[in-house]
Amino acid sequence: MRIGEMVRRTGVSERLLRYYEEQGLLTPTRLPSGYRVYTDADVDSVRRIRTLLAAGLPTATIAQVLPCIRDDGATLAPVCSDLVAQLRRERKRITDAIKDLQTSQGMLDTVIAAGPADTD
DNA sequence: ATTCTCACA
DNA sequence: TGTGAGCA
Repeated sequence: MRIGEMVRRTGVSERLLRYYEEQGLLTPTRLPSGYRVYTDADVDSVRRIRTLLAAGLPTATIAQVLPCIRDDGATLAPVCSDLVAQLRRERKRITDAIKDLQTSQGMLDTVIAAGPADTD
């Protein structure tokens, strides 16, 4: 499929799709016309890219991890052995981020509890 | 009608 | 990351 269908199927803009390619996250082939050609697997990749990006992983890391995730779920392929250590660091980063967010949440709770009307 | 590259109030 | 220009 070309970029137009990718936009419809992933909800991601053309701009971002091309940006992901620049970052090495997607490697669509080209038609003689220069048009990008994406595969069904690319649609799944975009979903993973978005999730990993939302988790705060740098595009460089995502580019390394993507080809190591198999269709069924989150199985690591052999070529990923050297990435385990890096993945552990990212995991810790997320753990620390959650801790900081909870601290912020606590501060907000204090302010909210001190005010008049309140919700959630 | 679509996609491409490049550039920037 | 959006937007628009100028092509193919």
